[in-house]
Amino acid sequence: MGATATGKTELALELAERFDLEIVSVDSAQVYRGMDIGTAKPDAAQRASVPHHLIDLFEPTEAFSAWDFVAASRAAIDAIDARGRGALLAGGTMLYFHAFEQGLSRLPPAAADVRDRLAAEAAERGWPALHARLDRIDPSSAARIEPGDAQRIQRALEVYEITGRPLSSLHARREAGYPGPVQRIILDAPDRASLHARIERRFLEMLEHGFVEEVEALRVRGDLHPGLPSMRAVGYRQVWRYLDGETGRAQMIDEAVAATRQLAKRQLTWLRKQPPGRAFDCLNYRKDDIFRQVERAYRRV
RNA sequence: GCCCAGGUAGCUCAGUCGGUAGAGCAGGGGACUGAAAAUCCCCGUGUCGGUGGUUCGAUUCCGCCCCUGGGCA
Repeated sequence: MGATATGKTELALELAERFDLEIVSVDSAQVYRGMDIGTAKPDAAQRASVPHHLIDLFEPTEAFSAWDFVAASRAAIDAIDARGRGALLAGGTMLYFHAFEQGLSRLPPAAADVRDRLAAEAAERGWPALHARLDRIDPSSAARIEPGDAQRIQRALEVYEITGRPLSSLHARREAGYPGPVQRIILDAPDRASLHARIERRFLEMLEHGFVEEVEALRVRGDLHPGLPSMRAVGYRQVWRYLDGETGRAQMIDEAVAATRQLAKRQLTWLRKQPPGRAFDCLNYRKDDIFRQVERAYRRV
């Protein structure tokens, strides 16, 4: 686990080769086909040297979810297990790690028609009005969700409309998380300024490698729009605006780099809640220390 | 050299009819159950360019100086 631009891909490949592992991507953007440069997807050579899973699973027109991740990752791990190999989950989508280990409640999947209806109503009356309605049907969820948090208000009302039950009551039960032994390895970034420098450098490299052209190719397909989960990904959203002529190149770069820094900050907030003692400074760690930790974990199993 | 407009938070700018100032963005912290690279919550002391003067009191008014644009030479 690690924030963006901390060197997860490179480390994962080394670990996979050394311990004969297959890599399971834990990344909400790398699941989409055609989104390669901007998601820093492992390239063809890397994917040829080590089997990768949960990459290029969906079209960017589709919506992948945390529930989908849990199902797909467990299927992949079972298959890897059947081959007598080990699985290395590598990525930075912390909700997916959380869902994988802690399990999710069984809830109805997203329903576009219900969401559209709620969004139209919110456009008319404002989200605080819908929050007030949520407070009547599910006070416990309303207390937890901010009146300005459109996405969560919408989800809670959606679940209620479909099931007739308040979201909080459905949250009372969770499906079991992954039952097997798990060894966490965290790439931490205690030096924020250095991480910011890496983030900026990496985005400029993405541009050199044709990131704008990649987004342009997605635009000309004609079936994508900026409201899709895939096109709201960091970088894609900002380049899309640039190609719309809403921003200049310099501003696009500033916005994309800032959005990446903010993503890293949110990821680091998740990582601080992880049990201590498994974190390595991404700028300054010895690979041998990590190798030894993996070896110890294997001996315990 | 002269004229005009500016110099206020990291950036872009409000504002103070004289009582030491606040937005957006950036940044920091936090939350997180089928959109999570998403969504949301909280956090604002900075020689108000410098220096004299007027004043009980100047970032605000006046003088001079410096810097940045633009114009005239």
